[in-house]
Amino acid sequence: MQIATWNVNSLAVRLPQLLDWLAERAPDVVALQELKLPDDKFPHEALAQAGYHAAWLGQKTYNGVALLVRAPGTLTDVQRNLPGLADEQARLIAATVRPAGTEAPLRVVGVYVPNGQAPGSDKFAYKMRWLQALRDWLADELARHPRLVLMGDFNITFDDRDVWDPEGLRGAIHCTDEERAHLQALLRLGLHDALRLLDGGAGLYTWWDYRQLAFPKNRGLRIDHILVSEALRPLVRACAIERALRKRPQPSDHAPLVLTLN
DNA sequence: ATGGCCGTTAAAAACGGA
Repeated sequence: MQIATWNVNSLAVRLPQLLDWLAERAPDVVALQELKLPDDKFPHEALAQAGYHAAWLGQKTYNGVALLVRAPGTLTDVQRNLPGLADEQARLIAATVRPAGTEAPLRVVGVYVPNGQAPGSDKFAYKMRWLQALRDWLADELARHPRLVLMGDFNITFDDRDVWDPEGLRGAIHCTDEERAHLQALLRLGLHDALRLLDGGAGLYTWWDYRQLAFPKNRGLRIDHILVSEALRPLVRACAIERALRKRPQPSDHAPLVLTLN
Protein backbone atom coordinates (compact mmCIF):
# COMPACT_ATOMS: atom_id res chain seq x y z
CA MET A 1 0.00 0.00 0.00
CA GLN A 2 1.32 3.42 -0.97
CA ILE A 3 0.49 6.58 0.94
CA ALA A 4 1.65 9.93 -0.42
CA THR A 5 1.71 13.63 0.35
CA TRP A 6 2.30 16.46 -2.12
CA ASN A 7 2.16 20.22 -1.89
CA VAL A 8 1.02 20.97 -5.44
CA ASN A 9 1.27 24.79 -5.26
CA SER A 10 -2.00 25.38 -7.16
CA LEU A 11 -4.10 22.38 -8.13
CA ALA A 12 -5.46 24.28 -11.12
CA VAL A 13 -1.94 24.53 -12.58
CA ARG A 14 -0.73 21.11 -11.39
CA LEU A 15 -3.77 18.99 -12.31
CA PRO A 16 -2.27 17.52 -15.51
CA GLN A 17 0.88 16.51 -13.61
CA LEU A 18 -1.17 15.11 -10.76
CA LEU A 19 -3.26 13.00 -13.13
CA ASP A 20 -0.15 11.72 -14.91
CA TRP A 21 1.45 10.83 -11.60
CA LEU A 22 -1.67 9.09 -10.27
CA ALA A 23 -1.79 7.01 -13.44
CA GLU A 24 1.89 6.06 -13.19
CA ARG A 25 2.29 5.51 -9.46
CA ALA A 26 -1.27 4.56 -8.51
CA PRO A 27 -0.86 5.56 -4.84
CA ASP A 28 -3.66 4.26 -2.62
CA VAL A 29 -3.96 7.37 -0.47
CA VAL A 30 -2.84 10.92 -1.28
CA ALA A 31 -2.82 14.11 0.79
CA LEU A 32 -2.60 17.35 -1.20
CA GLN A 33 -1.75 20.83 0.05
CA GLU A 34 -1.90 24.36 -1.36
CA LEU A 35 -4.82 23.74 -3.67
CA LYS A 36 -5.27 27.52 -3.98
CA LEU A 37 -8.84 27.14 -5.16
CA PRO A 38 -12.31 27.40 -3.59
CA ASP A 39 -14.46 24.34 -2.93
CA ASP A 40 -16.54 24.78 -6.07
CA LYS A 41 -13.45 24.73 -8.28
CA PHE A 42 -12.10 21.44 -6.93
CA PRO A 43 -11.66 19.04 -9.90
CA HIS A 44 -13.52 16.09 -8.38
CA GLU A 45 -14.84 14.90 -11.75
CA ALA A 46 -11.38 14.66 -13.32
CA LEU A 47 -10.15 12.81 -10.24
CA ALA A 48 -13.12 10.43 -10.28
CA GLN A 49 -12.35 9.78 -13.95
CA ALA A 50 -8.80 8.94 -12.86
CA GLY A 51 -10.18 6.46 -10.33
CA TYR A 52 -9.96 8.47 -7.09
CA HIS A 53 -12.50 9.43 -4.45
CA ALA A 54 -11.76 12.78 -2.87
CA ALA A 55 -12.58 14.94 0.12
CA TRP A 56 -11.42 18.52 0.21
CA LEU A 57 -11.37 21.81 2.05
CA GLY A 58 -10.72 24.61 -0.39
CA GLN A 59 -9.97 28.31 -0.05
CA LYS A 60 -9.66 31.04 -2.64
CA THR A 61 -6.08 32.08 -3.47
CA TYR A 62 -4.29 30.48 -0.53
CA ASN A 63 -4.00 27.16 1.31
CA GLY A 64 -6.54 24.38 0.68
CA VAL A 65 -6.11 20.65 1.42
CA ALA A 66 -7.53 17.39 0.07
CA LEU A 67 -7.40 13.64 0.57
CA LEU A 68 -7.67 11.13 -2.27
CA VAL A 69 -8.32 7.40 -2.10
CA ARG A 70 -7.98 5.07 -5.05
CA ALA A 71 -11.27 3.37 -5.88
CA PRO A 72 -12.77 1.04 -4.84
CA GLY A 73 -11.29 2.12 -1.51
CA THR A 74 -13.45 4.23 0.74
CA LEU A 75 -13.13 7.50 2.60
CA THR A 76 -15.47 8.27 5.51
CA ASP A 77 -15.84 10.42 8.65
CA VAL A 78 -14.23 13.46 7.09
CA GLN A 79 -13.15 16.27 9.36
CA ARG A 80 -12.23 19.71 8.08
CA ASN A 81 -9.85 21.93 10.11
CA LEU A 82 -9.10 21.71 13.82
CA PRO A 83 -12.14 21.62 16.11
CA GLY A 84 -10.34 23.52 18.86
CA LEU A 85 -9.17 26.43 16.73
CA ALA A 86 -11.14 29.24 15.11
CA ASP A 87 -9.31 29.42 11.78
CA GLU A 88 -10.22 31.11 8.52
CA GLN A 89 -7.51 29.22 6.68
CA ALA A 90 -8.03 25.78 5.12
CA ARG A 91 -5.16 23.75 6.55
CA LEU A 92 -6.29 20.34 7.77
CA ILE A 93 -8.41 17.47 6.52
CA ALA A 94 -8.81 14.09 8.20
CA ALA A 95 -10.71 10.99 7.19
CA THR A 96 -11.02 7.30 7.85
CA VAL A 97 -9.69 5.52 4.82
CA ARG A 98 -10.01 1.92 3.77
CA PRO A 99 -7.83 1.32 0.71
CA ALA A 100 -8.92 -1.37 -1.72
CA GLY A 101 -7.98 -4.87 -0.60
CA THR A 102 -7.31 -3.96 3.04
CA GLU A 103 -9.34 -4.93 6.08
CA ALA A 104 -8.27 -2.54 8.81
CA PRO A 105 -9.00 1.13 8.13
CA LEU A 106 -6.49 3.93 8.62
CA ARG A 107 -7.10 7.36 10.06
CA VAL A 108 -5.37 9.81 7.75
CA VAL A 109 -4.65 13.42 8.66
CA GLY A 110 -3.43 15.79 5.97
CA VAL A 111 -1.95 19.11 7.09
CA TYR A 112 -0.63 22.32 5.62
CA VAL A 113 1.14 23.88 8.59
CA PRO A 114 1.42 27.70 8.40
CA ASN A 115 4.65 28.98 6.88
CA GLY A 116 5.42 31.39 9.73
CA GLN A 117 7.28 33.88 7.51
CA ALA A 118 9.82 35.02 10.12
CA PRO A 119 10.52 34.24 13.79
CA GLY A 120 8.88 36.88 15.96
CA SER A 121 6.23 37.85 13.39
CA ASP A 122 2.46 37.61 13.84
CA LYS A 123 2.47 34.79 11.30
CA PHE A 124 5.05 32.94 13.39
CA ALA A 125 2.82 33.29 16.45
CA TYR A 126 -0.09 31.91 14.41
CA LYS A 127 2.09 28.96 13.35
CA MET A 128 2.86 28.19 17.01
CA ARG A 129 -0.82 28.47 18.01
CA TRP A 130 -1.84 26.23 15.12
CA LEU A 131 0.74 23.58 16.04
CA GLN A 132 -0.35 23.60 19.67
CA ALA A 133 -3.99 23.11 18.61
CA LEU A 134 -2.91 20.27 16.28
CA ARG A 135 -1.06 18.54 19.12
CA ASP A 136 -3.96 18.90 21.57
CA TRP A 137 -6.45 17.49 19.08
CA LEU A 138 -4.12 14.75 17.87
CA ALA A 139 -3.66 13.29 21.35
CA ASP A 140 -7.38 12.46 21.38
CA GLU A 141 -7.43 11.43 17.75
CA LEU A 142 -4.62 8.91 18.35
CA ALA A 143 -6.50 7.46 21.30
CA ARG A 144 -9.55 6.99 19.07
CA HIS A 145 -7.58 5.75 16.05
CA PRO A 146 -4.42 3.78 16.84
CA ARG A 147 -3.72 3.23 13.12
CA LEU A 148 -3.01 6.84 12.20
CA VAL A 149 -0.94 8.63 9.56
CA LEU A 150 -0.19 12.35 9.91
CA MET A 151 1.31 13.78 6.75
CA GLY A 152 1.71 16.96 4.79
CA ASP A 153 3.72 20.14 4.49
CA PHE A 154 4.90 20.90 8.03
CA ASN A 155 7.10 23.84 7.06
CA ILE A 156 9.62 22.63 9.67
CA THR A 157 12.90 20.75 9.42
CA PHE A 158 13.61 18.14 12.12
CA ASP A 159 17.32 18.89 12.35
CA ASP A 160 20.39 20.02 10.42
CA ARG A 161 20.35 16.94 8.19
CA ASP A 162 17.18 18.37 6.64
CA VAL A 163 18.81 21.69 5.68
CA TRP A 164 21.13 22.31 2.71
CA ASP A 165 22.97 25.11 4.53
CA PRO A 166 22.57 24.51 8.27
CA GLU A 167 25.03 27.24 9.26
CA GLY A 168 23.61 29.90 6.97
CA LEU A 169 20.03 29.06 7.91
CA ARG A 170 20.51 28.58 11.62
CA GLY A 171 17.57 30.16 13.42
CA ALA A 172 15.84 31.00 10.13
CA ILE A 173 12.21 30.18 9.49
CA HIS A 174 11.64 26.39 9.25
CA CYS A 175 14.81 25.85 11.26
CA THR A 176 14.16 27.43 14.68
CA ASP A 177 14.31 25.51 17.93
CA GLU A 178 10.78 26.65 18.69
CA GLU A 179 9.37 25.09 15.52
CA ARG A 180 11.43 21.93 15.95
CA ALA A 181 10.17 21.54 19.51
CA HIS A 182 6.66 21.20 18.07
CA LEU A 183 7.80 18.37 15.77
CA GLN A 184 9.46 16.62 18.70
CA ALA A 185 6.27 17.00 20.73
CA LEU A 186 4.38 15.22 17.95
CA LEU A 187 6.88 12.36 18.13
CA ARG A 188 6.32 12.17 21.89
CA LEU A 189 2.63 11.51 21.20
CA GLY A 190 3.78 8.21 19.72
CA LEU A 191 4.39 9.16 16.10
CA HIS A 192 7.42 8.20 14.03
CA ASP A 193 9.11 10.05 11.18
CA ALA A 194 8.71 7.39 8.47
CA LEU A 195 11.67 8.47 6.38
CA ARG A 196 14.02 8.41 9.36
CA LEU A 197 13.00 4.87 10.25
CA LEU A 198 14.75 3.90 7.02
CA ASP A 199 17.41 6.50 6.23
CA GLY A 200 19.50 8.55 8.63
CA GLY A 201 21.39 10.45 5.98
CA ALA A 202 21.53 14.18 5.26
CA GLY A 203 20.57 15.84 1.99
CA LEU A 204 17.12 14.32 1.53
CA TYR A 205 14.87 17.24 0.68
CA THR A 206 11.24 17.71 -0.35
CA TRP A 207 11.35 21.41 -1.24
CA TRP A 208 13.70 23.53 -3.32
CA ASP A 209 13.42 27.24 -4.04
CA TYR A 210 12.36 28.01 -7.60
CA ARG A 211 15.22 30.50 -7.82
CA GLN A 212 18.98 30.25 -8.28
CA LEU A 213 19.06 26.71 -9.63
CA ALA A 214 18.28 25.41 -6.17
CA PHE A 215 16.99 22.06 -7.43
CA PRO A 216 19.91 21.09 -9.70
CA LYS A 217 22.27 22.15 -6.92
CA ASN A 218 20.16 20.22 -4.38
CA ARG A 219 19.84 23.26 -2.16
CA GLY A 220 16.65 22.27 -0.41
CA LEU A 221 14.84 21.55 2.82
CA ARG A 222 13.02 18.50 4.15
CA ILE A 223 9.82 20.10 5.37
CA ASP A 224 7.21 17.61 4.11
CA HIS A 225 6.80 14.61 6.37
CA ILE A 226 4.85 11.40 6.89
CA LEU A 227 4.46 10.45 10.56
CA VAL A 228 3.04 7.05 11.48
CA SER A 229 1.59 5.86 14.77
CA GLU A 230 3.17 3.10 16.85
CA ALA A 231 0.72 0.50 15.49
CA LEU A 232 1.82 1.24 11.92
CA ARG A 233 5.53 1.45 12.60
CA PRO A 234 6.22 -2.28 12.01
CA LEU A 235 4.50 -2.02 8.63
CA VAL A 236 6.80 0.67 7.21
CA ARG A 237 8.69 -0.72 4.21
CA ALA A 238 9.90 2.26 2.20
CA CYS A 239 9.71 6.04 2.09
CA ALA A 240 10.74 7.83 -1.07
CA ILE A 241 10.92 11.40 -2.35
CA GLU A 242 9.70 11.64 -5.94
CA ARG A 243 12.36 14.00 -7.24
CA ALA A 244 11.42 13.19 -10.82
CA LEU A 245 8.26 15.30 -10.42
CA ARG A 246 10.44 18.34 -9.73
CA LYS A 247 12.12 17.90 -13.13
CA ARG A 248 8.99 18.02 -15.27
CA PRO A 249 7.69 21.17 -16.95
CA GLN A 250 5.84 23.54 -14.58
CA PRO A 251 6.85 21.71 -11.42
CA SER A 252 5.64 22.43 -7.93
CA ASP A 253 8.42 23.67 -5.67
CA HIS A 254 7.71 20.55 -3.55
CA ALA A 255 8.25 16.92 -4.57
CA PRO A 256 5.81 14.21 -3.45
CA LEU A 257 6.78 11.95 -0.54
CA VAL A 258 5.59 8.34 -0.82
CA LEU A 259 5.36 5.81 2.01
CA THR A 260 5.05 2.08 1.32
CA LEU A 261 3.23 0.17 4.07
CA ASN A 262 2.75 -3.57 4.27
C1' DA B 1 31.74 33.04 -14.31
C1' DT B 2 27.12 35.14 -12.79
C1' DG B 3 22.34 35.42 -11.98
C1' DG B 4 18.36 33.58 -13.06
C1' DC B 5 11.09 32.05 -9.34
C1' DC B 6 6.11 31.06 -9.31
C1' DG B 7 1.08 31.58 -8.62
C1' DT B 8 -2.49 34.58 -7.15
C1' DT B 9 -5.53 38.66 -7.75
C1' DA B 10 -12.52 42.45 -9.06
C1' DA B 11 -6.20 42.40 -12.97
C1' DA B 12 -0.97 45.93 -12.11
C1' DA B 13 2.17 45.77 -8.90
C1' DA B 14 1.88 43.50 -4.65
C1' DC B 15 1.71 39.68 -1.80
C1' DG B 16 2.88 35.16 -0.07
C1' DG B 17 5.51 31.30 -0.37
C1' DA B 18 9.87 28.92 2.05
